This record gives sequence, C-alpha cells and structure tokens, in this order.
Amino acid sequence: MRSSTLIPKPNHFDYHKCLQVLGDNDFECLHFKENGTIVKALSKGGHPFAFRISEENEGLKLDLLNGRSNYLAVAIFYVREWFDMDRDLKPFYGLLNENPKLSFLLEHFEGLRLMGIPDLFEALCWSILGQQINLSFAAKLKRRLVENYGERLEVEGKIHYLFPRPEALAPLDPEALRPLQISQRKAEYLIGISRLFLEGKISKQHLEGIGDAEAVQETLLKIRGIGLWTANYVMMKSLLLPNAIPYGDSGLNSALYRLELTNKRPTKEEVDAIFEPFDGWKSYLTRYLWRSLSLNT
DNA sequence: TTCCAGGCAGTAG
DNA sequence: CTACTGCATGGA
Repeated sequence: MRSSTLIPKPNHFDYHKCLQVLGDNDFECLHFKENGTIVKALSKGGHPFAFRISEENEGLKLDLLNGRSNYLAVAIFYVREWFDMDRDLKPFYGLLNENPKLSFLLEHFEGLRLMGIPDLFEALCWSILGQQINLSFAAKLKRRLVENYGERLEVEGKIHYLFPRPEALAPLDPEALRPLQISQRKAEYLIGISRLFLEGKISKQHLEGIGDAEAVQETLLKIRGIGLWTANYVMMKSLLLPNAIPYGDSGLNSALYRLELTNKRPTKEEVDAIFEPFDGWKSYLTRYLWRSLSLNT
C-alpha cells in the first residue's frame, strides 16, 4: 500500500518561485507552508484527507498524511492543475525574449507557473469576495467563510479546512453572512451561485466542454455577480484557459503603468493591444505582470 | 478627510 | 449607448 508518489517536473519548473505566490499562512487558510513544504486538505467522495507536497530533484513528492492510499490519485490530479504542470512554457519564453520591455519578466520569473484554483466554486467565491476591496481584507473574509462553513479536518495536531461546498451556502439567507463583514450584495452573489451549482446549472465540467473561450465568457457573464473581470479571472485560474485577461484589474493596471506601457486606467482596447503579441499566453503574461509588482520600483 | 483597493448591478439620461 | 452610484472596510 503506497502512501506517497512522485510527479515528475516539466521543463521550466521552479518550485520555490511557485511557492512564493501562494501567500503566507496568515493570509491563506486553505493550506499551510512548512519549511518549503505545503500541507493541504482535499476531499474524495465526502472523505477529507490531507497530504504534503515537497520538492525532490526529479519532481514533486506527495505524501498522504491520513486516509486511504487511493486518495493519492485525487491529490495528484489536483497538484498537476494547481501548479499547471502539463504545459510547456517554451513558446511563452520565446515571445518574452522578443519583447525588450517585458523580457525582464523571464529573467526574474523563469519557472513560475500559473498557480490556479482548481475548484471552480472556490475560484468564483474567492473572486467575488475580492471584488473592489483590498486583498488582505478579502483574505479575511475568505477565512471567515471557510472557518464558519467549511469542513474541518485535524491531522498531525493541526486543523485543516476545506472550502465550503455549495450545499453549505445555498440554504443561507444573505443576512447570515453579514456578521462576517461580507456585504449584503456579495452574500447574494455567493448564495445565488451556490444554488446554481446545486441545481447543476454551472459546473467546471460543463464549462470545460464548451471549448470556445468566447462562449465560456458569455456563459459566465449571464450569472449575477460575475462581470468581465471575474469571468476572465476564473477562466484563467480555474479553467486554465490560455488567453484570459482580467480587464480592469487594479494590479494588472498598476503593473502596466509602472512599466510605462499604459496610463493608470487603460481601456480594454489598450490592454488588448499590449497583449496581442502574446496569443496563447495572455493568462501567463497576466500572472507574470502581477508577480512583477513585488519587484522594487 | 479623501481616495482607492485584484468590480458589480442597478438606474438615469 | 455612457455616466453615475451604493456597497463594505481598512490603510495610505
């Protein structure tokens, strides 16, 4: 009975650069970082379990911390998506190299992966919580939501949480989330989307089956609470679509402004013009531009 | 104090 | 179609 496995690293894969964008333990409530390893809980068939990710020379090692060995397959599938391990970044790096104003991104961040949110419901809820407010406050709201409505799992003396399932939020009255300092409007969005998931009117599988990115965006935009920014955010972070741009994103705008590529509030058309040469890699360019905000000046 | 944060829907013109 | 407004709170 195996309780660990190794996922081989693709080319251009830097575990520590990926780790840096995951957020510290006080910010993030859905995993722990410990000495360069990550501990996270997932669920298989309603049974929560936890596993640890650590780096080895040849790949990422996954160790189950509890539960049955057949949970490993769930963890492997999750980590491959989370770290976007099934993509060859070479074409992206070719495009960056050709661009004098952006090639510095490659020098700093080669090996950084998209770092998605594989669970579509979690990605939608997180992006709604993050609308308009600063990230640290958004993280507090997420933590309160998770600690109040997510499943708990204790492993090795630590409490792990799973993101709440739609079933946990769907029955709520929006006012029930006000004590968490989630706005009435956002509570309505979250609960409405929970109900759509329960009714089977949204699912990751369905969106993945659409194929055409334009049609996926149209589908998402019909949902109350999802605008252009949120639709593209989840297309990038959860569906791993290659050309999603979170138009209007304040972080993206300030990254472009700092590079003197735009004014402070560029239009969609101005952003499109900058991204146009990066067809197939617009989501990655967004990730790398976000990351550039951490560089000095 | 005012303004802005990883926006959105609703309304008015 | 575009312009404006309230929402929630915290930090600069």
